[in-house]
Amino acid sequence: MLEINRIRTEADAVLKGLEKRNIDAKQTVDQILDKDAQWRLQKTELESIAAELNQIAKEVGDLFKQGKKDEAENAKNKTADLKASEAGLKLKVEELETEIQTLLYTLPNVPNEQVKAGKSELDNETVAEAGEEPKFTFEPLPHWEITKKFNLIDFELGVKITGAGFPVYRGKGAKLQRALIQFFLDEAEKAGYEEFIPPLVVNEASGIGTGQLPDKEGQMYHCTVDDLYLIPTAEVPLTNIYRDVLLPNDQFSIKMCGYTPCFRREAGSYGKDVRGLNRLHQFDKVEIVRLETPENTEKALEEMVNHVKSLLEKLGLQYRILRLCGGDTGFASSMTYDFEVYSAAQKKWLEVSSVSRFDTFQSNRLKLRYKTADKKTQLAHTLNGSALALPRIVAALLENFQTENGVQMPEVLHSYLGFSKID
RNA sequence: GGAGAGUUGGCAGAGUGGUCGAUUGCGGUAGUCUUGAAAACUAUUGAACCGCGAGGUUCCGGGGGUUCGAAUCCCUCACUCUCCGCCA
Repeated sequence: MLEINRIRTEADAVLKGLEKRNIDAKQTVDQILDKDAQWRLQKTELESIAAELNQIAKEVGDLFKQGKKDEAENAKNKTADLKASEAGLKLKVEELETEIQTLLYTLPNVPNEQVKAGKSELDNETVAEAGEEPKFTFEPLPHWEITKKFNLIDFELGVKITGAGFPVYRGKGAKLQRALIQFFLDEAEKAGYEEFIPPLVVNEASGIGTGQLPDKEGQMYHCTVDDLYLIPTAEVPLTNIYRDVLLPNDQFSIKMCGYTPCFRREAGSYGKDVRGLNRLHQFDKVEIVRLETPENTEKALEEMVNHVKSLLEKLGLQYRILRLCGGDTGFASSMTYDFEVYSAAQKKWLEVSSVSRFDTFQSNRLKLRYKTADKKTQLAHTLNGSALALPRIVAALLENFQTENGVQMPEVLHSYLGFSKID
């Protein structure tokens, strides 16, 4: 959620920024400003009435103590009218507050100045590209055939047990999952991230904190009996560790990582790129999350990008990095880098990581603040990224490193796997 | 699932109708002392909002009520803990 103060003081800049998302927010912003002006007016009036009532209450107390009963009764009578208008004003003020908040919820984050305007993924900028496209002397198989051939993942069995999008990993397929998770966690730890194993279900307040609720309810599985949600990413529990926290300024940077399964309903995306591992309802991911002071956010983002880069390089995968254009940048993000690996058999790029800075957009909702050196309270910045999401990495590994009689595993994984080749 | 206790500032923990945004301790900050540090001592130290400011308002788990006045009384909801039962 954008800070109301930002809209008050730099409405034009906000509007201009949102234009890069192809959004004309003029009407919304004007409404917010209008309601905010009313709110301040009514609020001031309400407060002065409250002050008056407090004053009278004090007088009555004093009068009673002095035994002046009649005067006290007189003073009491004065409150009736004031209380009536107080109640009316209170209603109005509360109404305005919810209206303003509802409007604020509809505004996405303002893109960073480096972000280019654009409508869709077609306008994203490729900022880096590395690795080589694998060459084959035979027709490479798509990963869903490789997993079947070597009995690595059983999609049909998942359908039986649960439903589509819940694969069953087995044998070397299961070991590969475990090896990748362990490898990613070890790398994150080396980079200074503290590991967490958070709960996989969260309450409503946490969902609101990171912005999944109230809008994007359709994305999460909801356990209605207990009113809890299955996490769509470790970002939710990890970032919420710091919900309602006021940090001293010497605790930065805060770097957290965690492996969790992620659950996504993917409502409305049926039929699109759902083959094999491309889109699942449950998948594994190692996430990195950072809390930063505003001065350090840019550097932190760069470090995270380099971290993800190094993972892909160690795995030997061809990849490219995109800076998303305004229209393709997520609602809460002010700048996002997507990492894609090339799938040799599907002949397309697969997104394997998304690294974003949110500035104060999340912390505003989370009430995640810190004390500056001169003891002012300020909202902290949050960032997060996948490092990495497993399914498409597995897909790319299987497809790109396949040989005529098996799949060669990258060397960094050998010690984790206990084998070097799937055959 | 049954019974009971609790929720107060960064933390611990007092407060049962007005002088309470709240005693006290710890922690934090500044100072005195010290070659330096520790200890001791002294002072200071919650947050949000409105206002140029003076100042004002709100907040003692959430919501509602009683009252001139609520941390304190009443209703309601949520959560936490303890004991018993069941289970890993």
